[in-house]
Amino acid sequence: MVNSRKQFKRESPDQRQDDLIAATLRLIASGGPEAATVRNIAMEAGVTPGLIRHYFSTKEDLIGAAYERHMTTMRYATYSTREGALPGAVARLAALVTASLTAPVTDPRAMALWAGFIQSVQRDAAMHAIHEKTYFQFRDQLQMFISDAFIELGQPKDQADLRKFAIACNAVLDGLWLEGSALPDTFETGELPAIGLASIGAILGMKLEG
Amino acid sequence: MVNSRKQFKRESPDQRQDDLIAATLRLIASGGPEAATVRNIAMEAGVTPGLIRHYFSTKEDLIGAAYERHMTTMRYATYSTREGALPGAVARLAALVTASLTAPVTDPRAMALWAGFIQSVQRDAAMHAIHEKTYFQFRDQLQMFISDAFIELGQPKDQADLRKFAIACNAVLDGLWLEGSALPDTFETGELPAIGLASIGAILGMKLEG
DNA sequence: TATGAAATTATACAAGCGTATAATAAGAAT
DNA sequence: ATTCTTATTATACGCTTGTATAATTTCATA
Repeated sequence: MVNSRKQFKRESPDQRQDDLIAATLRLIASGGPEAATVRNIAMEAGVTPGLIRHYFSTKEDLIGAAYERHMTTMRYATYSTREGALPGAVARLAALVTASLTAPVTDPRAMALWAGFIQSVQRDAAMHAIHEKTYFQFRDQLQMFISDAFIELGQPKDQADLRKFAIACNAVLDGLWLEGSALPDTFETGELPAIGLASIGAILGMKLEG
Repeated sequence: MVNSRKQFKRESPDQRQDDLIAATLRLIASGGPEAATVRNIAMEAGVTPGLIRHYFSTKEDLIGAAYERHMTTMRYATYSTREGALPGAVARLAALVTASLTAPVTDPRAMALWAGFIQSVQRDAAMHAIHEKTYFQFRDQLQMFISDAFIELGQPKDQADLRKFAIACNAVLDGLWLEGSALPDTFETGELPAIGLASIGAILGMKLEG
């Protein structure tokens, strides 16, 4: 009788954790949270189910790690868009708005992921903490962009005003992102970025288009 | 041996369906979609599990019905706020914005419900259709409010402009609603309605506060 | 009061879930 | 080469899930 045990290659812990997280994200994106079973994740990552428990003490841990990874990736995809390569602060803000409202940020699969996670934010303390952290990271960075734009225009604002502007602009981005991701076929190409630029421009009292 | 079979009272089909939907909503709101099992729903509604299959051919059907019910309820809570009792179109629009961004619309439990549902919009054709329908119902009604406000101010707009305004204002409401529901403790009382009024006022170029 | 439709309960089943634990293999260190 | 750590596989367990089906009970109608 031949040895039928599965052959495997030892990977570094970091690499294996990455693989498992990536497999989890792929499954949730395509099939929702209920598709991300321990067995499915293992199969998707090309390992056997038991290995998951070797890296994550519970399935919830893995889900939480995947959520944080996803949010960080989206934030990076938004803010890294030609950062620094643009002439001025206002132009950088406009680029940020556009990047937030076009692929790959605005994307049905990304939204499926996000929605799968956000539902547990209320219930699970760990997920709540991760959400709060990533939300403030994003909003604070947006607030800095806004502040820089005002300074560039010679109209510096105080912190209280900046906070309100950041909340409002973040809401516009979230809302449009949501609409565009949930019903992508009901908007023309470029319609959402155009509306975003016009709306945020109106809120801040500065011209962002062109 | 006494008869140990559970005693029950016959209810009208409509009433029983209502009860099952209400029980489903309560469970999803407090424990997420995974808490809404057939057995839990039945227990919450005070019936036995088999009855659910008598009214809904599959569990997905029940979930879909619950989603539609929830969205309709929220829409009603938003638009019925002193509707008609207010002096003018601009004031009605302002009241709508405020109602959208205060309890019971902006509420962690409502968001948990919504998030639980929205995740399946991509995957499930029936849920997608329900979402599209309720989304357009809401946005079209918002667009009418906006149109009336412009007319009242003597600045009527054409359909293309109104569409963009409705998309933008809906995004502001969605985004602020999301922020306020997901992290209710990070905003002061009345802060979100104030930001909503200021932002939508700026987008439309009209004064909504006061 | 008897009849019958259908609302409701009761029970069963196969599949899938997360988790625990022991056996094995790989690869680095000696 | 050998040893040893640990990454990885294999297997099993108890529980929950959604669904199917048959047995009952209720209540309106005749």
